[in-house]
Amino acid sequence: MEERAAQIELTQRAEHLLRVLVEQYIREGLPVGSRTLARASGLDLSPATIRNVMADLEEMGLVRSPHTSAGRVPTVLGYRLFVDRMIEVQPLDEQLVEEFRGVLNAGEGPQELVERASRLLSRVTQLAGLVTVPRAEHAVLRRIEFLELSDDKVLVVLVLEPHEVQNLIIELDKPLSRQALERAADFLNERFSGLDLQEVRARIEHDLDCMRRDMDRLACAAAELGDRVFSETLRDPEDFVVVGQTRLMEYEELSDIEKLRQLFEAFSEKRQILELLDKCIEAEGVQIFIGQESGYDALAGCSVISAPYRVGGDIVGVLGVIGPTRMHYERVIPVVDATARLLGEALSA
Amino acid sequence: MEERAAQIELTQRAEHLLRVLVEQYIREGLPVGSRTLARASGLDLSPATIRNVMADLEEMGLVRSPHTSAGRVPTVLGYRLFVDRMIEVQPLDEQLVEEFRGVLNAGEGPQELVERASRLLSRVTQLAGLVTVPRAEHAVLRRIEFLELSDDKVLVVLVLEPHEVQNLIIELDKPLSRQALERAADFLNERFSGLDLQEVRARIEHDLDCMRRDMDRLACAAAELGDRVFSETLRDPEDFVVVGQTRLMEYEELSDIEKLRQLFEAFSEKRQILELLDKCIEAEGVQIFIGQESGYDALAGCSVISAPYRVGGDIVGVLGVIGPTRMHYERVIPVVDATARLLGEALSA
DNA sequence: CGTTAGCACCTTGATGCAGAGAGTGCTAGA
DNA sequence: TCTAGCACTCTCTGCATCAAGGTGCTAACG
Repeated sequence: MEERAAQIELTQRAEHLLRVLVEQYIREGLPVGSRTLARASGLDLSPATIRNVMADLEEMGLVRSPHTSAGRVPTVLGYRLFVDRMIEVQPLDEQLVEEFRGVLNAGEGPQELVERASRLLSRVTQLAGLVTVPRAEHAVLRRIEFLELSDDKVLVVLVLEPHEVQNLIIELDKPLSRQALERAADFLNERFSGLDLQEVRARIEHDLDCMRRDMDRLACAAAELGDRVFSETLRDPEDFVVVGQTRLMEYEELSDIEKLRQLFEAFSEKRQILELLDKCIEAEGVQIFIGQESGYDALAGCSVISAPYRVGGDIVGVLGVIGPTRMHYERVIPVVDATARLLGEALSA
Repeated sequence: MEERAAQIELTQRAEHLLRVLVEQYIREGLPVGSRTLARASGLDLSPATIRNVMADLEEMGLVRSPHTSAGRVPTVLGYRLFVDRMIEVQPLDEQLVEEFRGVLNAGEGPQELVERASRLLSRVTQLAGLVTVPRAEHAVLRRIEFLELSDDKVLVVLVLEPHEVQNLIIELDKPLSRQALERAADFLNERFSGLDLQEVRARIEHDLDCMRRDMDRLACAAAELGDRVFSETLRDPEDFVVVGQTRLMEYEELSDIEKLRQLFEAFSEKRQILELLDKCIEAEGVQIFIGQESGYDALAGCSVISAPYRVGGDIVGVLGVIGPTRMHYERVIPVVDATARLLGEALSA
């Protein structure tokens, strides 16, 4: 789709008209006729001329008529061209940025920040806000602790750097004494605290190799435990938070109950949306998926605008909004962009 | 409403007809006319007679006509009478009970069990399943541990009896040394582990009184810490899990988007639904709220069937389903009932 | 007295039709 | 290359009609 869009060549006039048409349609939500377009375009052209141009655009798959005698509406490809070439994204108003910053800095801990960001996105754009929970790989290990639960179960508590506590329960093959656990924790803390989780994991793997030769029993047990813990923790838990789903019910375009049902199903199943968001995680800046470009039927008629967010230079998650394809891209894009930046800031604090 | 329902006296014939009408309406979803009712009732009466009876029922507020020339539809009060007096709840098929038990016993930990129960309810009834997370008051304290996070912050890890770990962060007024924390934990563990949380809290409060006189510094600090922890923990976190909301979109009666929006809003706001579920927590068995009886506009057109579930004799939560008022009560009630019992069992295991 | 038959009446919902409005495609001419 | 004109198409609205299903009332019946 995007490749197809890239190849399309338009006269300047056609491009201008497409742009005016899309803008008008986004504002009004009604098919745009040649007469209206002639007036709105600012060009001194008659409706008939416009009609000729429209016929061309239709042939190229950029617009279509709902029926013979309605105006034209943009197709997915038309929107694509619009957002790729015709939008001028102004940076967000500085005052708003400050407000966002205020909201986000008032929260503490990743969970709360993610929720605040999602709520913020939804409130400001009037769409549904999505934020994935940040990956932990680059969090810094502050402390690890083992608590014996039963003969073969151990509770692991990980205290991570910015403000996060994770716990998980692991089952042991062979029981370990309380002292052994304590010593293992000391060993791991001494060696690894202050490093980020990826680093920790890498070192543990390296250590394991060395130790197998050394046969230092204690260190070996500790490293093995650590290995299990960190491979569990780093297998990304992959989850996201949605806020404001119900706003989507207010849009004309999504008034078909069956369509809505599919969409909401996608929200609660999570899988499809996660896959989609995953695609953005490597992208540089704001990404836009229009309609079914994403390939998921449930998202027909919807667009997703997303951006990755970073902590200390590393991408740790993705956020964005989802709403009807007929949305005000120019206004939403800077909001998503700024929120991503500010969430990153807030998480680093 | 229920008081009004209790006072209503009906001839046996009228009662029978109301019952047949409601059953028919639940099955077909269309207003029931006098002719149909005459045939379905099994009584040897003419439509004209039925019409007279219907006029009486209408005057009593048990049925109404959508318009002059449609059949009759039960009102909220009519449903109320129906479920209170006319339903015979058969216990759930033993085979199904076994299946339920299997599903629930395959889960571990309160969180997973709650989710499984909710999913189960939704799947079997084709409605939305609701389950509150169990209150912790009657969980047994196994172990408490303090980890120093910074000068004034301590991470508290509570290991509870069946299979649950909670952690919370508390801020200290005055910093405590690591050793002090360790000793406090030892003190609390020795004294309280094996008791349920309510008991623990009661004793701590008692201890605090005594200690203020004794002035044993260490014990006093420990008890104060403990007091803060347990008063935090017991302030019920009050949350619930919904599964299968999207099923509700498939019902004719809820096809009005605005109504759906309100309903879904209620799900995500949680407050109203929590209040409603709270009302059931003291009830003996299955409770039924029909339509707006609950007093929440968002639930107009919906009924909630709920039952509390117990661990070791104590009610720790509520579960149920929510669906259109026109639902198959006779079939749903036993499912809710059984699920509550089995979730209790599974949590105790 | 309760029950019933008959009847006039009411709504809804489907169907068909006509006219207005908006917009198109095409053709011929500037 | 652009534009004016025109026939055409489609939707929407209002209006009238019709059948179906049901009601309330009244009067008669056992």
